[in-house]
Amino acid sequence: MKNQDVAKVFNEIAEMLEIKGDNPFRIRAYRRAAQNIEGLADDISGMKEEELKGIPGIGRDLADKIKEYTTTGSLQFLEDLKREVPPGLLEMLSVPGLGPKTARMLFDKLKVSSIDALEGLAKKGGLRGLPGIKARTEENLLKGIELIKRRSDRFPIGRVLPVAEDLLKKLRENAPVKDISLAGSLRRWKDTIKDIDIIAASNNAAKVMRAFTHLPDVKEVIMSGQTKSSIITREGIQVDLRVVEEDSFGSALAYFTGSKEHNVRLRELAVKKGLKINEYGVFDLKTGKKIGGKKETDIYGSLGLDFIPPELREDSGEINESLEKRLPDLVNLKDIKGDLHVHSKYSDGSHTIEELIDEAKKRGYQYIAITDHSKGLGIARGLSIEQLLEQSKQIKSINNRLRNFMVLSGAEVDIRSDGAIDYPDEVLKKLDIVVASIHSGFRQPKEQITMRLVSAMKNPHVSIIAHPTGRLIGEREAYEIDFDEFLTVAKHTGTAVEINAYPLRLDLSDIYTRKAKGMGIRLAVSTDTHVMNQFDFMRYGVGIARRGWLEKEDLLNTYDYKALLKLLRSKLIRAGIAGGGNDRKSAL
DNA sequence: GCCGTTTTCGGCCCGACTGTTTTCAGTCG
Repeated sequence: MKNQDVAKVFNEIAEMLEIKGDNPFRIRAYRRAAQNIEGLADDISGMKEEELKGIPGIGRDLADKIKEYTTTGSLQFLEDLKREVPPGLLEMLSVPGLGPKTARMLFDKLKVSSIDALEGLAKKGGLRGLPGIKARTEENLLKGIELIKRRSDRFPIGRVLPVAEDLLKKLRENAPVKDISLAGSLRRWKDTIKDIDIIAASNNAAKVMRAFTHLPDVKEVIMSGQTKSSIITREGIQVDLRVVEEDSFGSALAYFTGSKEHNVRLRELAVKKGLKINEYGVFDLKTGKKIGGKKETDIYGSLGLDFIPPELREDSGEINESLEKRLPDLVNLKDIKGDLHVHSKYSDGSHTIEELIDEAKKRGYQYIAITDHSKGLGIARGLSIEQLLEQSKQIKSINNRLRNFMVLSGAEVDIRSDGAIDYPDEVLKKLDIVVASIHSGFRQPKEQITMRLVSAMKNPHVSIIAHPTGRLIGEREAYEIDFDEFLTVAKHTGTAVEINAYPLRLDLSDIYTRKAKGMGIRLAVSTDTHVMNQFDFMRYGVGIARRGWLEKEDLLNTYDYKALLKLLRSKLIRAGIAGGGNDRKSAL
């Protein structure tokens, strides 16, 4: 039983209660609990009553429901609700523009309880005449149904951000905007994105709206108002644009960046201080006088808070930390000094080592690690021991010629299905860095996969575990691992854990990244580059690192070369294999 | 259903857009 399963059940309950017209605050309580459970790195099914009640938004009642569901696998309350609210009604809520009230009404009056039935009736004009429904509403419902048939739920950030940046550029060029910014989950660097939110400052909103809805990228205009419009791009991604006056830009940016839960907490805090926050600014409740809003810092400042970076705005403790002036100093892209997971032509990469070095230098890096696949990965042209040693030799001679740049000789070694490592220790010890990862047997039981990772980490030569859960967002589920054990062993053996920056991986995820940091584990953000432009993926990995509350010191690849080598050697020293000297081949 | 240096009961964030309503409810973020 996973946390996500429990969260899903609570969200389902919330929707059913909504259809029933239950107390909105009760509904909000279920949603809030679901969200907090989903953001939890610890397995909820093993928790005691008291621990459960320690989770924000979970009191006695919900703690009991969690216990019931995780121990018995079902929940009486949910089953009871299901008898009252047919499951098809929940499905209907996914139609844009169709909410709980209408769904309920359609069911009560016409016994409609599925999207297909709804579509059939709407096409025949069978809905008009119901309260509040005429031909136009029918048309919009049909449009909404079309939309969900075509649109996938969430997109990986790597697909969305380039589209969004392109739109931003076009708006800057073609619309009278004084300031413009991405907002929403994109600005918070979530790993998947539902839609693109853009906020602009202008004193001619109408003109901005017109420019926006007439961009060549627009496939369809969903909604077009005076200050707010929504379109669908040719890629099938929804984009919402909101325009405000310049002196409201900061508050609008904060409001549109979210998360929703973060905003709710801010506004609650504001009310307690006799203030009101909306997208136009901060206002004194009594006098109605505007206190600020031009800058985002106005919002936080007026509440006595330190500025909270967008990546932390998930209502997961950041507001309290900000009140206590304890927010982390988050790592930045410019802090990254090198990439520790790069493939060359030797295996399945597209470029020579020299080409990779040139590109890395352009990015201001001080080093890269060449980590080609090991021989077990035949499909990726994995290197034999002889080839690896040959490559190592080449790297050494390159390093002799280089100034102010170092190449680490490394490998991405396969962790075999029995936990064995693909190269013998005599070979591994000749490398500067060893990245180990799983590429097969994804369906093995949790215990076995965990055992493989543990056994790899216990090898003193293994520096980093790469893409630890193997997930491919939207394509392949993460294989199951026992995170507590995995992270505990990483901590005790001094093994670093990778945040793989490839946009479909982003693995570790933000939630476990934060947990790893809390345990004092060192991490690395690496791109796993195979083709040159994939070096660009670093920013996605840094986004995850920031969402995981990481500071510069938490990441291996923010250290300069000498300090990095020292950190890499420390595991060997701890294992009694290396002394304090330079045992590794290309160490200076 | 949760939560409390204003409260263990009575609060619980705020506004735009749409389509239908002639003053607003529903939906969305």
